[in-house]
Order: sequence, then C-alpha cells, then structure tokens
Amino acid sequence: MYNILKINENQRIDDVDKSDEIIEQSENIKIIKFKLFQSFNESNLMVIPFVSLQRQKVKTIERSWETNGIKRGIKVVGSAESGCPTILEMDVLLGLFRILVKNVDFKYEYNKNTNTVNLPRKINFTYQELAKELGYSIYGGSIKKKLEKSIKTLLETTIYSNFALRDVNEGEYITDFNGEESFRILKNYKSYSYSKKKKKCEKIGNSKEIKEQQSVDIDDFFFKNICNNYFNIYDYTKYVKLTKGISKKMFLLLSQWSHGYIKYLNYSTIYDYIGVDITLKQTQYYYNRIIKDSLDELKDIKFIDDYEVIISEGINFIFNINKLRISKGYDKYKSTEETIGRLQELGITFEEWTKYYRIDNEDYVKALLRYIDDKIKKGEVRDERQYTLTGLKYENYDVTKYMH
DNA sequence: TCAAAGGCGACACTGAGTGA
DNA sequence: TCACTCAGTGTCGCCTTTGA
Repeated sequence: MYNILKINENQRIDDVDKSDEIIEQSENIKIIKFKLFQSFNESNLMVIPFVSLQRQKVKTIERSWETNGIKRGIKVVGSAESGCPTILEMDVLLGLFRILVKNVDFKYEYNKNTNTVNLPRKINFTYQELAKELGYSIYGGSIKKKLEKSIKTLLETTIYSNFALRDVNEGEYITDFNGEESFRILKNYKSYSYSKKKKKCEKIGNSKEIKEQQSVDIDDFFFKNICNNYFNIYDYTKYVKLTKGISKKMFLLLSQWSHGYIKYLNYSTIYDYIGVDITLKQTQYYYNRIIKDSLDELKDIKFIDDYEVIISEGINFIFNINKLRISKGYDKYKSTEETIGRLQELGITFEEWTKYYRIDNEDYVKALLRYIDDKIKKGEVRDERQYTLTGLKYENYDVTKYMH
C-alpha cells in the first residue's frame, strides 16, 4: 500500500470549460467538444519530469525538487531494453491520446454532479495513423519499428512518486517511494503484424480490421485521473511543430500552469521540471543557451508572444503582450515571497498557505490577491481572513480579469 | 565556437487489401 | 480498373548532439 498526504478535500483546479463548445444534454450531463487542433493529456504527465532528455540510454531517473517548502520526487524505472522514456516516447504518448480524441469524434460527456468524464481507456490505432499524427510526412518499416519500440518502452516504464503524483479523486499526493505500489502509463498492448499473418498464410485485413485489432490501454492510475476530469486540453498542432525536446517540455509545463497574459518561472524551477541536473557552471551555460533556443522556437510557433530573460534569475513568458500592457496592477505579487507575505498579512497561517498555494494554482492565487485587494478598497469585505481562505480553499472566485 | 559522429527523416519502392 | 489504405525494405544525406 502507498501512503497518502491529504492536501485538500475540495480542491478541483480543473475547469469544466476546457473547450469552447459545450452542449447541454441534460441538467447534469454536458457534451464537451474538442476543437480540431486540440488534444489532451493527463495533468500529472503534463508536468512531471518522467522523460530523459539525454540521447544515451538511461536506466533510471531519480529527481527531487522543492515547492512551497515540500520536498517532492519521482523515480522512473525504464524498460530493460530501451531504458527510460525520452521525448520521443512523450511524442508517441501524446500522439496516441490525439488518436483517442479522433476515435471519439472530438467529443466526450461530462457529468456535472460527479465531475467525471466518459473518455475510453482503450486506444485503437494504426502505426501509419500514429506516424501522421507525429508529423512524419512518410511512413516506412523503420518508423514503424521505432514507434513500436516507444510504445513498448511506455508499457514497461514504472513511476514511483514522492509527493509528485496527484490522485485527483482523493485530492491527495501519492507519497510512497519504496516501490511496493507502482504506476504505469500504458498496458494491454495488442499489435497487428503483416509478417506473422503472411507466415501463417492468413488473410491480411484491411485498414479498419487492423485498427480494430491493434490497441493499447491507459493504465489504472492515470485513467482514473482522466475519468475524474484531471487532464489538460492543449493545442496539439502547435506541439507537433516543435522540434526541440526542451521546447516540448516547456510547452507542456506552460500549457498546464499558465492561464493569464504572463508567467514567470525561475531557472531552478525550469531545471527541475524539464529534468536536467546543473552541477557545473559550464552545464548551466549550455542549458541556458538551449533554453534560449527553445524560447525562440516557442515564439516562432506563436505559443508565446515574447519572453524576457532575467539573467541568473528566471524567465517571463509573455502570452499576450497587448493584454499585458492594458491589464492593471500586473506587477503586483510577481514573486512568491510577495505573495506569501500578503497571504500572511491577510491572516493565512503557514499550514494553510502551504496547503492551498501550489505551483499549479500559482496564477490563480496571485490573481485572487489582486481581486481581494480591489474588494477591500471598495469596502466589500467584512472578514478578510475568512474571505481569502474561502477563495483559496474552493478556488471558486471569478478572478479572470485579474490574471495577466 | 566548431568539427565529428551517428541518429533519424525523406525518398522510392513492393505487395496485400478494399470499395466505388 | 483505379484510387486509396495499410505494413514493410533499403539507401542516402541532413542536422542534432556532443565534446573539446
């Protein structure tokens, strides 16, 4: 059994309105439509550094980092043959999720009462379809072999979590690091082989039959989270345009974490989440240069409007430069220290802010403080502490206008 | 900053099948 | 018969990665 750390029973950062088109089917059931350029990914898989950026085979990845005073870590044990997943395996996983979106005709049911969705566990696919989704203009046996190897790596990869994987149904983080309870990404792979069919003198099926016979399932933990609406919808067509591994990692991180006009991340957070170790100054210079190249690539595909590098400190990712300019007071609560300071001023205790102020809701909390400041100015708040605490706990205040 | 190495994508094919 | 989809083979050269 794994141990669990209770974070917040009521926390649900996922907004139902992930996509634009929502059709009311009944009072509690809604049909939500993906846009044609969109796809989704389970939210833990958007951010945890479970892929290696090294070209050489890595057998295990062990990473730890600290957010808001809590030490977090993951251990990834790769497949015996291929080692840990690389950015290619991430691409393949996202390609499979994209095929799943197409298989359900770009729509799914959302149950308002239970906050659950009905996306399927099984992904039926063909390798040619997968290659197309990954942006390959041609298809051949070598590509098929490569993609199959990637799926097998994903099937065999095991992730152990130490306050890093979030079980959204329980509102808890999985904490055990002893390996008694492990998490896998995919399972039940079934493939279709022309060669084997030929050898057996069996009839070779058409594309429909191949797709029906070739599939892979999403494994239990991640599938349960998806069913419980813990996933992120992002622009898949932009992701596919990216060529650099670090660009892709940053794209996913920012798609998960950013909701406003600008997002600041310090270098140590970036190193932690893209999964690189900085031991020497030389390594740091090397990765800073690669990160800078990636920023240009993110700008080229129009994922970000611009960026500001604050040397030796961090990066401001600017998503909408015009809205940023007109938004009022966006420079308030830029730093974590300032945010925590204000929370303490409002009477929020250490236990409370470490519980409700996390890296994934950072933008919301900062916008919440700007919103509360305005409300206080207008004399609309009777109990500052209680008002702030409710906003933190349930994340139910509409602070969109105060995001930047 | 630059050169070497090798990984990987592009290309031109084949053969089996389906459906109009 | 034609246009299309699928898996599969082998070669070539570009370009990313790596290390100095």
